[in-house]
Amino acid sequence: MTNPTDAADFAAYSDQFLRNVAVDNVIFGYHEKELKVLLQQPYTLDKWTVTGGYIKKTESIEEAASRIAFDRTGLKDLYLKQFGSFGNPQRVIDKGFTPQHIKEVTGFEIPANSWIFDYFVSVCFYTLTEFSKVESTKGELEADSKWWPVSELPPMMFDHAHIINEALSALRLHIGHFPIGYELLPEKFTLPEIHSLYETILGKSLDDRNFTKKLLLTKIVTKLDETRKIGRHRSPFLYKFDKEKYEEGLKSGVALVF
Amino acid sequence: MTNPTDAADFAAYSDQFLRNVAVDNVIFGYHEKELKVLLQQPYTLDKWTVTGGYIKKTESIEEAASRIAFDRTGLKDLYLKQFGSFGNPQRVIDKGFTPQHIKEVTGFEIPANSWIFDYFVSVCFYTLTEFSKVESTKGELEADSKWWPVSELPPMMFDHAHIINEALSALRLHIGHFPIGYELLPEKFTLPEIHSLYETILGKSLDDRNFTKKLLLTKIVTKLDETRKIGRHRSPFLYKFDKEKYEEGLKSGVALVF
DNA sequence: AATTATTCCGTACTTTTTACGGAATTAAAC
DNA sequence: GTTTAATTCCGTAAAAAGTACGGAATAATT
Repeated sequence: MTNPTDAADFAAYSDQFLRNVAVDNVIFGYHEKELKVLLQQPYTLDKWTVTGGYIKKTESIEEAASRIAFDRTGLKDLYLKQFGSFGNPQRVIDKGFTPQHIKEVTGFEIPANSWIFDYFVSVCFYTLTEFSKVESTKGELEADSKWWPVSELPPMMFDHAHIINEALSALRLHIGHFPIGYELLPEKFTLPEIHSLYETILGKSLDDRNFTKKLLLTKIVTKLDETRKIGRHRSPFLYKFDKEKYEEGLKSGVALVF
Repeated sequence: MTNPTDAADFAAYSDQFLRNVAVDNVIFGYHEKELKVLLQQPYTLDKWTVTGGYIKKTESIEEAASRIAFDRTGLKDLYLKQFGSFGNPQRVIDKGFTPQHIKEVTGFEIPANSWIFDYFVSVCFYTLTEFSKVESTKGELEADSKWWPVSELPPMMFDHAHIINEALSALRLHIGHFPIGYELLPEKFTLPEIHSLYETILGKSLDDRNFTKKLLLTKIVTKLDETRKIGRHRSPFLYKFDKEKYEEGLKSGVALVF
């Protein structure tokens, strides 16, 4: 994508996209026992947004979501899950998102009747990424791009705070039906790590013995013969996901009731 | 909505709607121990479609879905549940849906570059209705409107067979988390009736004693002091939903594991 | 009065879930 | 090199939930 610089460019640029519908992508990462979400700050605004973008006429909504996720994280083949669409005439109203204000801040002139100010339906996905692999890249229109703990979000544009909440609810629901963790953790991880990940996502503590029992019963993770030396205490064993069992679990579902 | 009759009308008519995004509504009904879905047949096609329509610039996607459902069933305040959005450049391609073919069949001329042939993202809802209350009304563009058993669908336009399948999967998933039946059954119903409804939706048989036990445990249905006389056998007691407990169940969820 | 179809109920058994304490390991501190 | 502190790791018993199953009661028809 190239940032359009004049009206003709802008018209040509905008012609490749669908009107009135876009995708948003709640990118979750896990780091230091916190669930984080990758947010961006547009130049024009002191509020933050989830990553998102327009849909090209040549691509599916999933492809759009995946392209946008790649733009922002540098990662391919992310786990993307659609969790809902949001649309009402009021949702894109924000005093920072007007032609006047954009001109003031950036000097860039957008006609007041431009389609970008229209009512947009947002098809929303969440995605799970391994925090450390992400090379957070802001889009050309954004001033900043940053991980925020889901428990301490900055002021959000439009209905994006609501969207993040819905993403989190969907994630909590899915965690009981599908194996989650593969994308959020490094290849090798310890039991305490995945245990704490689940506690973080669900927002409650889980008995470690029972957690381990249930997790291992599904066979989606396997114990390795290595340990990781950390701290002045017993070295935990490393585990990894069994790719095959995991893929199958994604397809046909897995019961993990916590 | 008025059926536009010339190009100017059509332009004015189409100007009130969002572009590239629409809603579809899988309307479920239950009758004679079968789960049915209300389908429509456009004039232009020998295939069938789920009910659907465009979104007005002044309404939310839920309002659009609700308006369309009302247009087709005459019912207000239906239970509407969004279960997914579908969008890819190929999904609206069908040889019966071309300007040429439409002109042949109806004489009505639509420009080949009209937005109605564009790639549309469909935001999909399912809704549950009491079969007998529905006054099936076809839209002006449809030749016919009819209930079909979900197990024996006619040839479907676009990806609508897929959409119905997804609706059904969503319904099966939701039935374990939310009280379902209130909208599908008459106000008073018997245990065997609701039992058979659940069997139909889930596609498997459920032990009657255990089913009753679980259902009554949730307190969302209450026994009445009346029976219904049918057939040469014991008259079953009537039950009804406890509106309050039911509403609460919709909000905060209910565990009904079958 | 006998027949037929269907409603309706309760209990024993099995499986799943929950609750819980103590020994083992490692590195740092003394 | 011994002690200390932090954390990993394991198994069993009790409680709860889920499953399986048979027979008496009722109502209309013959």
